[in-house]
Amino acid sequence: MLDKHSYAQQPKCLVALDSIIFGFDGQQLKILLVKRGTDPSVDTWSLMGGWLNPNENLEAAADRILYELTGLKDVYLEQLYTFGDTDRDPIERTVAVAYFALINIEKYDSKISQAHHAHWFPISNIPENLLFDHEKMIELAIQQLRYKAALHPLGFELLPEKFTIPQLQKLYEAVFLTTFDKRNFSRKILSTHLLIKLKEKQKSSKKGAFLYEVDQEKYKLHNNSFLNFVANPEF
Amino acid sequence: MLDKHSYAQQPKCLVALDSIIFGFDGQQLKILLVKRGTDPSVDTWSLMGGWLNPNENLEAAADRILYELTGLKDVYLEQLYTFGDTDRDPIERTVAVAYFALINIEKYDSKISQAHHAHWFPISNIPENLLFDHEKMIELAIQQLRYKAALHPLGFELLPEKFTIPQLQKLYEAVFLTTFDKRNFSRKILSTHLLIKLKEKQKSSKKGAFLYEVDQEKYKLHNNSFLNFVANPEF
DNA sequence: ACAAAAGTGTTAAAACTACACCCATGG
DNA sequence: CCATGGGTGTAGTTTTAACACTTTTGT
Repeated sequence: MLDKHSYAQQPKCLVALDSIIFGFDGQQLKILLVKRGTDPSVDTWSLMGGWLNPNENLEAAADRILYELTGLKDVYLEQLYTFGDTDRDPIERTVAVAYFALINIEKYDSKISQAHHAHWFPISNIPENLLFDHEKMIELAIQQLRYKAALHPLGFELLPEKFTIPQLQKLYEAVFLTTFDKRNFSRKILSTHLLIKLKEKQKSSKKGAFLYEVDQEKYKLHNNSFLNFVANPEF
Repeated sequence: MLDKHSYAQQPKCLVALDSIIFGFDGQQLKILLVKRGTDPSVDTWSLMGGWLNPNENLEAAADRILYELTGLKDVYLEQLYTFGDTDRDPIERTVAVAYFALINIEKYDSKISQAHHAHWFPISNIPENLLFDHEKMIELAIQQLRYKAALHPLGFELLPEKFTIPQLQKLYEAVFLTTFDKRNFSRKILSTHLLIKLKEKQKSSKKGAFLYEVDQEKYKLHNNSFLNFVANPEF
């Protein structure tokens, strides 16, 4: 077992990080993928990933990788799962710690992202030829996002600071690929008292809709206590 | 990024597995810890752990480690979280994938466990001087167990195949360190139609209580759809 | 004036909570 | 016969789900 003696003899292993990056463009929930390889004839896509540096914590590495691709810092980032099947990477045995991130799609730096040949794909239309076990990672991430979003109000992370109730509803509908009754939806959201109604209206529609922002205090406090938030996570 | 070229140059890292093993003795929810080191004067405890072998999947390694300590196979085992802070292991940088297991305490092999100087500790009385970040692991595991147990009927994993409703209630009370109304509890449990009532009674009390067993078919099918199962997981 | 999206209230059904008595048996 | 733990029902409250009309304003 774990004693000083045994450390030196232990085989080491490559450790990588992969990020499933979710964004919302107002209509669809999307995932950011990067194009692989140099051969332009083969469209192989993969998650954004990288190696773990020796003096870097796991989450710091996930932060770094996200920053390298999107230019974003301080985004919602959560460890998803660790994938370590011996055959997952045909080149060499690699353990991959997967993180999922929620970003406001308006904020990310599309120039950096273009340099990595990145592209947003709607979750209903993910390309088929993904690297390694990235398909499994994406599936699990979507499942986890739905699970958490059903129980916690974390959908805000995907929207600008100020947003309207109809926008939020569209987001939840995109996450769950369904529709909700707008009366019940707004009642349920507002009953959390997590949103502050602003005086301004967003006038993208004719009538315009009131803007809201998250009450950050309450959000952080009660982050763990909104069960059955908008939908039953039965999949 | 990840191409053949970069593999060889990447620094590798030790990968370990640690298991948080939950057991229920009819009264209390307990965790199995092993005594560390050769010095008997210092009571340092740790989770059961081990190194990842080069040709072994993560879950297989977790299975193996669990088997080595308890003699049990085919138990409920779920990946919890991966811990990789650079300073978590003072000897050498190690990434640890933590799994939590639920076992029927009657079944495990106490002889094997004794050989490892293992001991069951009630979750309300975990020793303080734990190895590395094992305290954090245990905390997270308890939180996760409560979270999942509140939403899914996975408590059965901790009981024998045949059990009574009062036994099951005691288990849930031990998990959540609270009490439930027995009428509401049994109604809620039975409304899932996941339990099959047997003709036999367990006569440990004077009147005796009917035994039930899990309807394995339904359990596997609906494993993901019991929200708000017995308690609100608000911690 | 009309099309398009925002906003709002009611009612019936279901789920939840709290609560108290009888039953079967071993000692 | 009585102490122990098992088993069951009801009523009040809360939560959920289903449903339709009015408001605002840009065109």
